[in-house]
Amino acid sequence: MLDKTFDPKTAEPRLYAAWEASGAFAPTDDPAAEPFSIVIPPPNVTGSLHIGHALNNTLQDVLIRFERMRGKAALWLPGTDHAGIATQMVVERQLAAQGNQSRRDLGREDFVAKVWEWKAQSGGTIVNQLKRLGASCDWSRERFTLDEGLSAAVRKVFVQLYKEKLLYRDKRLVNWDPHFQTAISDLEVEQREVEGHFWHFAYPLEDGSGEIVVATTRPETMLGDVAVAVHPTDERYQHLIGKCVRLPIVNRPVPIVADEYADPEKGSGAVKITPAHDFNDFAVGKRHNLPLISVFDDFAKINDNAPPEYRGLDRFEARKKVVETFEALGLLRGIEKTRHVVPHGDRSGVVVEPYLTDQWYVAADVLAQPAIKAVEEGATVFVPRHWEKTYFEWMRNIQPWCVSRQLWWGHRIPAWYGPDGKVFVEETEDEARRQARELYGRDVDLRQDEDVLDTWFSSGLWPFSTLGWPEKTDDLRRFYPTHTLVTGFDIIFFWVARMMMQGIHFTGEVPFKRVFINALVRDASGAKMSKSKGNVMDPLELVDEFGADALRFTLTAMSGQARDIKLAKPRIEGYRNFGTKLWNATRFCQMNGCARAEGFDPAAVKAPLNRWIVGETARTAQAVTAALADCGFDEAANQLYRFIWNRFCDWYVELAKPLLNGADAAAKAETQATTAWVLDVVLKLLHPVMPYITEELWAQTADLGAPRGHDGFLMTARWPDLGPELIDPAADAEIGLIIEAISEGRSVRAELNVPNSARPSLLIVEAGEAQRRVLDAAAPLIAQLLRVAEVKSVDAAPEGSIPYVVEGVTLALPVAEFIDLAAERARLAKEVAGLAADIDRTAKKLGNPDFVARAPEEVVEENRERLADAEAAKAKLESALARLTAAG
RNA sequence: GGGCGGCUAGCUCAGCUGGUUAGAGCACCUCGUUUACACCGAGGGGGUCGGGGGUUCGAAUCCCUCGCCGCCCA
Repeated sequence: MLDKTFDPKTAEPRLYAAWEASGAFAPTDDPAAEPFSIVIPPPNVTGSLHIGHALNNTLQDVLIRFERMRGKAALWLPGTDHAGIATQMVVERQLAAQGNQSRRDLGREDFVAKVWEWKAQSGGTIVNQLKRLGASCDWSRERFTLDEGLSAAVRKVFVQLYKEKLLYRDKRLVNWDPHFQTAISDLEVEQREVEGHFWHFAYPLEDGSGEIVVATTRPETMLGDVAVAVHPTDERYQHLIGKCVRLPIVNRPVPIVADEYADPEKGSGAVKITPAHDFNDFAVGKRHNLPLISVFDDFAKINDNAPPEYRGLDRFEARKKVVETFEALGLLRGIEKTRHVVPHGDRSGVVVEPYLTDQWYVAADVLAQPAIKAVEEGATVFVPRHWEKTYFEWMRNIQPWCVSRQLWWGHRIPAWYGPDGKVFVEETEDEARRQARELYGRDVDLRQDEDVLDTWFSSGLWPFSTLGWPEKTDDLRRFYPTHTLVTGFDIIFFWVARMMMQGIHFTGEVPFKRVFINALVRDASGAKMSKSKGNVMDPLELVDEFGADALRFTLTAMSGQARDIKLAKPRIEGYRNFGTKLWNATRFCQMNGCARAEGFDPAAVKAPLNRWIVGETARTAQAVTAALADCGFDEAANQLYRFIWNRFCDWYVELAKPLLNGADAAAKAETQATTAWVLDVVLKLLHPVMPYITEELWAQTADLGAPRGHDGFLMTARWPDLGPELIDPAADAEIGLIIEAISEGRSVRAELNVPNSARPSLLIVEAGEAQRRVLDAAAPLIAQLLRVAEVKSVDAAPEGSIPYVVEGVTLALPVAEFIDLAAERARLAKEVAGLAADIDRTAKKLGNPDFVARAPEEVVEENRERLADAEAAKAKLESALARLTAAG
């Protein structure tokens, strides 16, 4: 006998361990099985599971379990990425907290060794958390972006791109993070609106004939100014173009140039030009052949290109000093408050500087073309479709991708420099040496590039590097392209786009056929969860409180496409209750001998009730299958909820009770067998979403009746394939009538306050032959569920009985002695009014010649029937109301 | 400034290609210890589907427009 409730705390770890030990997470070896593969979006190795991971991985697990049960060779390949900046930050912080040296003191080799040490200790955190969710990843294939194999892939890709001239070294402005002293990509820059100032500076003309005023939000950059630009058509400045101003403080003559970049509407119309510290100015500088004067060092402190008294100052101190000096010189023409957008590093949070450095770039615009085409042509499909727009938008405006980072943790760039700076890009140092020897005619000292690659450079290879590429492995042949990628829209640019570019370029095929974009999880009030707001929900705490299944079901049911998920505890609790409901339904079945029958054929059952539930089960199976095949996760979950609770538990089980306790041995046996069959189907259908409780019920009902013909886990059982022939419209109609008769009857009783203990008869006043037969046959069911003494036909409703109409049948409850006549009159009047409104609406429709002429015949017919039914019902109730009024 | 998404019951959301009396869960009210389940059962109240136009015999659903709210890009 089952316990009263399911205990996730003990069952979950036990079941997970058993699944894993059985090897069920690995794809089947069956060569005939169609492959279905998913690669996990690798979480940061520093990470711990947040609710977004929980959603994303639940959906992947639902898919992979579903396809596995459908007989596919289902592979869910897990792993983590090395998360360059994030990981380096964690370890540096740890070193500092322990009072240890900084990474620079420690030296590169020792520091990297420390990071590996850290990874060995803490890197498995998120992986273990995924297991608690029930993720059925094939852990034997787990990968890490810095694994040897994946690193070899990175080197190969780098070298090949270089040789194809799609990767090159260039000196240009990058987004420089002075906190980490590294370049970061455009995508890692957050534009934040902040309070700031416009400082208006006067630059004296060199010939002493006057001054020109420029405004800036970054005064310190004036130390690197090389020009002042005015609009070529700006009347005010025509005579000054070609002249020079003498830059205050620096005392450098700089030219006044004409460039359309200067906006005559803004400020004075003149703008200072600092090509080494501003992206727009850089372009202006190029057009006018201006020099680049960088005045910062890697820490954004003032360097030796500035006057001595500024050197070594932090950029913000320098700003202050520049402003003070201008004021002292009498050249400060005004200060204006302003709100403006300032770039910040998304990891460091400090203001990012445009900074002139040598970096490696990928010609993303070239790689993007086939990646755009693949989505245009449908080789890869986004679900929901509209995310394609986001993808196209970015891909069509793509900029060169800066892939080098001034970090130590990551894939070191496979480029070596000779004594003269000549670069050798090769997969190994040996090969670089060989090339160098050939060139120089002797062995020379080679110095490897200090930098590492952007983490996304390696995670962009994830779908194929994890399968063994560049080796031509069996896995690669079998599982690439992968089938579905499940990820959040926030990394369409970061990751999806790069996998598309690199995947197509290096394998000739798209990395995945379908990209399912999941929603973003927010707190109950719709705010993005963040540690600083203190509104984060820890998925593991939720698992502790409600069980993994409840959390999974909640996330699945709420994963409605393209929207935010506002997660609230009551919802999770509700779905925990849903699990308990199923558990108790199974318990009921167990107590009532609902055992699987040998050779049970759902198509052959006789009792209408059983035929009905078989049909409902088939309908549900079809709907759930179709939904899951289409990434309609919420639809699948809601179908299951409705079927299990509102159909199976509320009606089937209740209606089955009389049969199960009845004298008709054949009907009883059939009902027991049917119930057991339905339960088995339900467990399978629900398993992808609620794997633990279903697996446990599967095990606990294993020896209930005939063997299943599959003695393994539920997770490896065959997915139900139930055809439409199992649906019997006649049974639907019969059971529908019975359910309506009971529901409406209950409504009447409740509204009229008929005591629960009362056992009136249910009178069939008016009904068709078939309907009368149905109600007669169902008399025991109705008697029990409606709490009536009997069901019998009468010629006319007796005085004081309460009539109600369902499906054209007039029924009545003779409960005169219990009721308050006023209450009944009110009830009847309300019913009549409702019907009158319906009649009105429908009659109006049918009275419209356009409607009758243009609407499809079946819609017109439907309305005619509705009108007739409503009119008949109304007439019956009206006469009852009249009698009642006369009586009272 | 451009793009996207949302606005349906007190709350969270369904409602797909136009025809339902506009649904569910939670919350609320009434009743209930009927041997699966109080993490339950039965019943009930509650919505002019953001505003305004339009297309149509018919619009929560399609089109236009406006208004908020949110996100992304500049």
